[in-house]
This record gives sequence, structure tokens and C-alpha cells, in this order.
Amino acid sequence: MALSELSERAQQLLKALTERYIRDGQPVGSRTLARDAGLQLSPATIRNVMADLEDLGLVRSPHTSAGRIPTVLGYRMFVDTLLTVQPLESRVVEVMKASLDGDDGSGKLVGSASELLSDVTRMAGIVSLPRSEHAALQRVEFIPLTQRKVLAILVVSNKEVQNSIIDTDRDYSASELQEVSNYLNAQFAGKELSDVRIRLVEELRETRESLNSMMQTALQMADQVLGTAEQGEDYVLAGQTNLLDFDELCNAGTMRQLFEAFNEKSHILKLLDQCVQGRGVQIFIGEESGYEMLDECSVVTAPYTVDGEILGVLGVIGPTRMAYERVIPIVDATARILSAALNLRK
Amino acid sequence: MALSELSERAQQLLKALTERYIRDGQPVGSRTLARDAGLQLSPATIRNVMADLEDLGLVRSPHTSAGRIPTVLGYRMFVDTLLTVQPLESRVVEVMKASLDGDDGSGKLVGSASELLSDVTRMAGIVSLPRSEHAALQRVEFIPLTQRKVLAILVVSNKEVQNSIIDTDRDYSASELQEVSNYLNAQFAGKELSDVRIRLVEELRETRESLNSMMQTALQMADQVLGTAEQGEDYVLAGQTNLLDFDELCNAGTMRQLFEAFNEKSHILKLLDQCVQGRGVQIFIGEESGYEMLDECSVVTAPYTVDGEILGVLGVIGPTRMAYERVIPIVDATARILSAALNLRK
DNA sequence: GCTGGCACTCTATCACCATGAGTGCCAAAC
DNA sequence: GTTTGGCACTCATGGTGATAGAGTGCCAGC
Repeated sequence: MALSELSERAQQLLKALTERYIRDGQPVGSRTLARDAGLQLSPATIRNVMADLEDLGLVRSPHTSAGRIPTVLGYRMFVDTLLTVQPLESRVVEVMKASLDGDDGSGKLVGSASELLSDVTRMAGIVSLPRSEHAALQRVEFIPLTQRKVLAILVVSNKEVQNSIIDTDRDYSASELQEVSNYLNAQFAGKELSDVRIRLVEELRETRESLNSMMQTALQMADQVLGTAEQGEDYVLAGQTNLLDFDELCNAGTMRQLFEAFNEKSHILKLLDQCVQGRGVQIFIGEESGYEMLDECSVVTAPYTVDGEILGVLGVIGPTRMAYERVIPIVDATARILSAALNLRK
Repeated sequence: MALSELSERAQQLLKALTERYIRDGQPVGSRTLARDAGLQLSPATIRNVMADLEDLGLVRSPHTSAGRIPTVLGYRMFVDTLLTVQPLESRVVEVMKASLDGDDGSGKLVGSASELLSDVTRMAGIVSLPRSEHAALQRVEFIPLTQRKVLAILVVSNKEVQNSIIDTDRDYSASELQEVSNYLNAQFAGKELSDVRIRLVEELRETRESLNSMMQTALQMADQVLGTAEQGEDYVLAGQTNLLDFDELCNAGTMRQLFEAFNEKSHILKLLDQCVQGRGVQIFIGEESGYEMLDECSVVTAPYTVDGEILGVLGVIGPTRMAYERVIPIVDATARILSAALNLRK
């Protein structure tokens, strides 16, 4: 029997079993399921079906005389085809909206979203910082420091400010730098960062022969600054400590790996990057993520957008045995709410 | 018998007991101690002495037929009067120096010091960010944003840059703001932030009657900016996850409280603040810190300085049962090394 | 194809016991 | 009077059955 042609009944049993196991963390036996699943079947029949499910790799038993628990494959089928997500009550959505309302400044919004996720789900909330590519450059300013160092300030989209110190090939006077920034502001203010980048390269090529070395350095500086501005991929995490409450994660090593991954960031970032692909809610169950430290965890993510453009990803990290039917709509809703909030402040 | 007049022998036994307990975490019995302490005494005699130590509150037994373990008071006496700290081998110091050398920019230095502490001690390293009070103000710059918002940029001591967005009572043109920053730079550039603050207040008083409202706002703006610049107390933590390896801390609740304290920061900051008082290495054992979440922990700190002026505090957080004789010189050395490094880059 | 029945397996729990580490106290020895 | 050996006592630990309970697989009958 192939996975695809799983009988209606088998599916229903897998669903009941998974729900039950998620609820109380104990392996589920045939007797329990006979009572619980709503089907009028004897335990014996259910045992037969469960044996099939086990052959298909959807469930397994920890030992001979224990009930069954879902495998990763079982969870996968559960969330893909069996899950009934109840939509969030509008009351809850209102509360969530409210808790994102108080803040202004996109930095804080992201932090609040992360805390919101962790508070509502009692797991770890994660929000990647919005990509700045499509933000508009508002102003560039250069301030001379000492010995061939210049402080460049980039004001992006009214809110975010980025500094970077750049090394120059010679000293520049304040008035020279003023000239540079005036030129750049005249040329590029109000344009999107990605646009700026492209036009910068063009200008560099065009003016190569022209003698104005001032402009040359201006462009080079700008290029340098933009480079540092765009690389800043990062995320905000909240409620890591909630994970300490799940005893299934509390093996000495597991938890440690997990926290180290949070500190290291690069792995988690790669994972979040993958989530930008699909439009809606994405779910990685256990080892599906491909990162060892997340073997015992599931990750539920959704992208958030401004003007239909994906700016970043948010989500929740918790044990494989999580209440998907609750978490999924929460992540979905939070993504929408954050998107809406960002659209407003645009 | 009072604490002060503890017999030579009793002291030696307390020392041996504490060292032994720190080494292998088991309650220490009279027989072990008889073998271990180097005194030619029978277990029975040692039992008598231990009973005295217990009466004085220096040791206790977890249950009737277990050996003794030091109390907080016992640890206190141990570190205060009994401890023999072996100085670090110069080879080790060299390695530590080297690991702080690669970096430049004080922000990174602090991070590296924190990692150094946690790596060498296998516990959590913590370094408070240097206070900026005594840093010199290099430049102030104002950039107009939109609708009554002005971006203020503070360049401090060549390295650190602080932004803050301030709300103004009306719109200012770029040239007005230029005028303001010119004035402030002329007046205050190169002065210490704390000086600036004082002179700012003076000027505000003096010019109150004079009509130049431009200058008034200039001063008010500067005041606002300085306020945000100085409040930025913070610290860098490294190796929290090392703490997960100590089973004595791995009670569900304890570890959670600890990590939440790390996230919250304010409590830890208060504790670090207290350490600025004493000049040298300070030690808080268990509940001595006064913070419940640190009841099972000890904190070893030392201030770091530039020009003899205390800039901040660094230290190590670990279980009460830590190898003080190793940790103390490490913390001490790290403080010296960081101080030296900061002095160089001044 | 479903079901009841039955033998079997494995875990969890409890009581029980022996062991060993350690204590406190006391009386004798130094 | 300090030290010591001896002794009775306590308590945690670890092993051993015995037992109960949950659950399974399989088979024969409906």
C-alpha cells in the first residue's frame, strides 16, 4: 500500500492519534483510540490499522507494549492533509493587534512581534529583521573624523539610521565632504537602495574618464556605505526560556545545542531564508529543517510583506509535539498584523 | 566559640573540605577528610571538629548519614581567608592577551573579553559596556528628517557613534540646524561628556533672558541628546550555555529564572553597579547577591579602568561550587588585560 | 472484513533487603 | 583534656522479585 492511497479510516485514525499524542505526550494505544477517534471500531481492528500505519512509517512504538507515536512523516501527513485549523477568534486577533500598536519605529515593532509570538504560543518567537533593499534612501551625510577616517550616516525610510566608518585614501575637509553629500543627496535621495546601487555603478563607469576626482570618491564612498548597509541580516528572538519548560527538550545536550544555535544565528538565518520562498505558512518538522540542533523541534514560519513585497519572515520554534492547529493560525495572523502595521508606517 | 577565633586546625579542615567538595561535588565525610587534609588525625577527631563547624554555620549535611558541604558562610570564609590563589602562568596570560589583540573598536573588545572569560572558565562571562561619561565629545551633527523630527548624531571619542531622533516644537531648516551644530561644536567639541553636561546647564541659565531663541533650542536639543547618550548602560554576555552543563543548576525553574534574568538585564546591571565600589576582585556567593535567581550561583567580578578611572566591570557567573582559586586570578587578569588594551587604543 | 479472546511482552511501581557511608556519643587511652 | 576506637544508629543507594497494567500480535469465529 502506498502512502497516497491511505484509506479514509486510516487517515482519521492517524489524525486522532496525533492529536491525542500532542495533547498529552503519552504513546497512544488502541483502546484509547477506540474510545477517542469517534469511529465505531474495536481496539483489535484499530490495532490492525495501526500496524499498517507503522509499516508505512507514519507511526512507531517506543517499545513493544507501548502505544504508538507519530513519526516525522506522520506529523508531515498530519499537518499537510489532516489538520483542521480553527481560525482565530476575532477577539484574539484584536488583542494581538493592540499589543503591536503601542510601538513605533520599525525596530521596536519587530521586537514586539517576536514577544507577541512567544507570549501567545508559550514557545520561542522569532522575527527576521526587514530587508532594507526596498527601503528608500532619505539622506547621506559625511562627517570627518581623524586621520583618513570619515563617518558616513545613512538615513533610510525616515526611521532607520545606519552609521559606518570608512577609511579613505586621503584626508577630506568638511567642505569637501559637504559637497560630496550634497551631490549624492541631489542624485539619489528618495530612491530605493537597490536602485541606488545600480545607478551608482552606472555613474561610476560613465564618469571614469571625466577628471572630477571629487565625484569619483563620492561614488566610491557611497558604494562602500551601501555595502555595509545591505548586509545587515539579523533576527530578533523572544521567549527562548519558554523552551526550558518542555521536558522532551531538556536533555542536557539538546537544549544546549539549541541555545548555541540561537547565539550563533547564522544557521537559523539560513533556515529563515528558505522560508522566503513559499508565500504562506511553512512548517519544518524535526529533522526536516536539516539542522541537527533542531531535530527535536518544529519551526512554523510565515513571511511578512509591505506592498506585496516580502520583507522578512517570522515564526515560532517549539517541540515537534506542538499544537499545530493553534500555532499555524497564530503565526499566520501575526504575519498579517505585522505587515499591516508596517504598511501603515510606511 | 566565635567565628573569629577559629582554631588553626578547624580552618585547615574547612579549607580541605571546601576544596574537596568543589573538586567532586559530593558531600565530604570524616574518613575522606582524615586521608585528605594532611593532618594526622583520626576520623573521630575530625567528626568533633566538623560538629563545631556545623554549629558555627560554616558547613551542613544534606542528611544524617551524608558528609558535610560548605554553607554560604563557609564559602565566604574560604574565599576570604583560606584560599590560596595560584597566580596564572605567564604563558596563559600571553594567550589571553593574544585573544584580545585581534580586535579594534571598543565594542568588539568588550565582546571578546566576555568570550575570553567564558571560554577560559567554562562558565558565563559578562562585561559591562564602558561608561561614556568620561569620553570626549568629538562632534554633534543635526540632520532634518520630516515633520518636526531631527536626527542628532553624537560622535564620541573617535569610535562610538550614537544616534537619536528628537522631536522639536517646530520645523527647522537644514541651515538653521547647521548653525546650531556649528555653535555646539565650537563650544563643546573635545570636552568630556560630563563636563559638557555641566556647562550646558550653566549656559542655559545664563542665556535664558537673552533673546536668541535659536541658541536656546540648540542647548535644549543638546541636553536631550546627551540624556539619551549617557543612559546607555548595558552589558555583553557570553557562554550562557556553559551553565547548562552544571547539573546543580539544571532544576527546571532555576535555569529558567537565570536565563530570564540575563534577558531582563536590569537586575544584573544593578548587581554589576555594586561592584564598581571595591577596587579589586569582588565575589558574591549564592544569596549574598540579594537576587533570588542567583541563589545557586556565585559571581566573581573586577572593575576595568583607563587612566585609573573605572570604566566598567567584568566577571564570571557560575555555580556556587566553582573553582574560586582558578576563577579569581582569571577575572583579575582579564580586567588588567582589557584595561591595558583600552589604554592603548585611547 | 471485523471482532473477541488469548498469550505474550514490556514498563512502572512498590516493598524489601543488604550494603555502605557517615554520624554522634561514650568510655578508655595517651 | 585531647585524641581515639568502638558501637549503635540513620539514611541514601542499588538490586531483586512480585505485581499490575497497558498494549501488542495473532488466530479463530462471526
